[in-house]
Amino acid sequence: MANRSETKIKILDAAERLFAERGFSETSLRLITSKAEVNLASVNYHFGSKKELIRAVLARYLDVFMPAATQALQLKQQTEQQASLHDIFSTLIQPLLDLNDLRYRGTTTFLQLLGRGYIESQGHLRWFITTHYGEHLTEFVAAVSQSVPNIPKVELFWRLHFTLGTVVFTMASSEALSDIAAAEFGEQNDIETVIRKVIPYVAAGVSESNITASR
Amino acid sequence: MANRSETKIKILDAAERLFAERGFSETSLRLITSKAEVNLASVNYHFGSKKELIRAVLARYLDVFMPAATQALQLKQQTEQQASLHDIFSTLIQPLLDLNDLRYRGTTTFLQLLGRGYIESQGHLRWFITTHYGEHLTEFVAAVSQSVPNIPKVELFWRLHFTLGTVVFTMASSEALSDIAAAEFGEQNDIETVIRKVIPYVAAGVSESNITASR
DNA sequence: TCCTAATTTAAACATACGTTTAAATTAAAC
DNA sequence: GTTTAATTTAAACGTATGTTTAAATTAGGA
Repeated sequence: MANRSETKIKILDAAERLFAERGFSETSLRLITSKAEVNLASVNYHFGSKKELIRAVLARYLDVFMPAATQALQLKQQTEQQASLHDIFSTLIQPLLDLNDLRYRGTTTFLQLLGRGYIESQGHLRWFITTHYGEHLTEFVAAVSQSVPNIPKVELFWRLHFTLGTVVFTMASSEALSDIAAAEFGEQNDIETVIRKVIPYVAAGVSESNITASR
Repeated sequence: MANRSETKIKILDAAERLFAERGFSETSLRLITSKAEVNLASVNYHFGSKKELIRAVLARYLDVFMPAATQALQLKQQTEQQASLHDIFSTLIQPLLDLNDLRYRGTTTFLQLLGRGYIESQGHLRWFITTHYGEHLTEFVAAVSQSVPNIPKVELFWRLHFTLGTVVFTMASSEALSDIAAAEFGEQNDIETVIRKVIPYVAAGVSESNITASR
């Protein structure tokens, strides 16, 4: 019972930063443990394997974010019975920004991790998220569906995945994009600005009324 | 001068399929050469390195697609002087579908490769594309910009990257999405259907008139 | 204080990877 | 048919990875 395992937290902190920056498979346990200033073997001791470490890193954010997002959504639904799609998406802003209180640069890190998680690790992280946080996702989709009743379910399925792609890709490369925007247009963008830019974009796409028929 | 190097083509064919399916870093040269039924060392003999093989795989598509896309765009601009954003994006459809004549499942493969390329390989593929095909990209962006003159340049920059994210992510996981859509809604989707679904979505997002001010 | 279980540590393990080497083989040039 | 250069081949190299081992260390409960 040594040290109450501050080691575990040091590993998680170093891992999440490196995973977000470089991706999961491009980040070795040796790099993580050296940045965390702990022994290499402690990852396997505390987490079992690299795969389980990845899940632990994501879970630390999802366990905070998912309930907060669901709560914000429910609050909005109670106060406003005819919430627009823009409103629905906007309920996510505060829960996302609150992650910055949790950890330094928490919002950016979380969104980058989410992006990496969906892109890399064929399926196994997607499975992890949907099985552990499925109820929250279902509830959100239902709220979206209700706010755009004229969009068929199949169409909505596709558009929400388009939206996921937009967000996930943007966030995974938000560093690079912000740098380019700063150099090209002299515009300094923090994560909140980017979030507030992306919401009208995806809301317009999802509620678009020109529906392409399946052929 | 043995064999007129059919080996080179066998490697490219096997590599592009595996790269598209599993990503670049998850695909080993040993897997590629075994599927291609050639010797392991032949990759380094013909291409120099894995990195150059990746570029060769992408170049084989880009060299066909980029000029075709530019030509289709110019044709549209000549016949219609007030092309809508939807029109502009739609000029890409035929050049994309023509890749299926080039190779079996060429369209899907190309889009998946493009997605993987932007996501993986931090920057070095992005650099490769912009330096080798920059004129085509610039021309396309100019056409988009002209069709939505009321959108400020900075805003357009962001929205086009959102669009890139949408397309790239959707295509990188289009297999999985089509499977889910088939299971959930009984809808069989080929790549053309997905492309025709995504265009109204991104066109709506890009031309959306609610512009968020920078703060 | 002593004991015990949790933790840390250094080392080694097993495997996979991209790449290089040098010999064997092949096909075209003469 | 012989020569020559391009190509193929099997093997090895060097390095990096995640994981395991067993001994050393630590800290809390008796």
